[in-house]
Amino acid sequence: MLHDPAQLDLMFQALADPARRQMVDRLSRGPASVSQLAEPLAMSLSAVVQHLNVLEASGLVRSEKLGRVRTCQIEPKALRAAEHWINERRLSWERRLDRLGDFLAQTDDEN
Amino acid sequence: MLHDPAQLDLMFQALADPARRQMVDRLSRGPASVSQLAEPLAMSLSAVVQHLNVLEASGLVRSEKLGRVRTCQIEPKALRAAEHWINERRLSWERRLDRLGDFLAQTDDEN
DNA sequence: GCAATAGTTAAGTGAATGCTTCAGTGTTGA
DNA sequence: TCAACACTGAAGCATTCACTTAACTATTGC
Repeated sequence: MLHDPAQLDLMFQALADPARRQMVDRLSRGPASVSQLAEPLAMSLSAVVQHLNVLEASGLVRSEKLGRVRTCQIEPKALRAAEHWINERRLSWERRLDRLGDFLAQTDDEN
Repeated sequence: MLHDPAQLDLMFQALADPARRQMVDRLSRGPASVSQLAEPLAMSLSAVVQHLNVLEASGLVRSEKLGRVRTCQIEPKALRAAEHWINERRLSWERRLDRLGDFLAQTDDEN
């Protein structure tokens, strides 16, 4: 379900916004409340909540409300899925280059 | 320059679109012309060219025109930069969890 | 030369995005 | 009990996005 293209879509879309990446960055250093996430950002709390909803819908962030404060944390499995997608494509390309290099070296030898 | 936040922004934004990810996927299996990239996509050539421009602006793809055909290929360095950003955050979070685990194990021992 | 090929560019359109403000709701501390 | 706090939700608005069509340019093969 993590490799389902729709989920991948939501994840990359979530990471596309600088404010949301800043929120993920903050959360990578430990859990935070909505207000704490909002603090460094030059926008209304309401806007931050909307970004948070995008992050949660993408699966990148999970949150829980205790009393009046919602505490957010990163979902590393989702991050790993995005990472994995990129890594597979990059490796595929690099392996191709290697094979090409081998081939060229071989045909050089033959001359 | 690859870790410059503006460039990172362009890269994640480029990867956010499923058509563009499909193009990257295709290119990970080897170079392709614009028409070849367009072939599996249910949209006009013009739309594909626009997506390609986004990919090139982000640094993820490089292309060169010979005669009337433009050949595109992946720029693995850029992919690596995006991968790296995610990886750093995920590791930061996971290290935090490990330290927390150690701490809890230690305080358990003390009881 | 001329038609087919491969791509490019510009203009327009409708939907999605990233905000804002404002008016709530539930929680907590004094 | 009541004011401050920490969100939450809806409505509105400007901008950006992902397309489309249509007109165009530059190659290539016959």
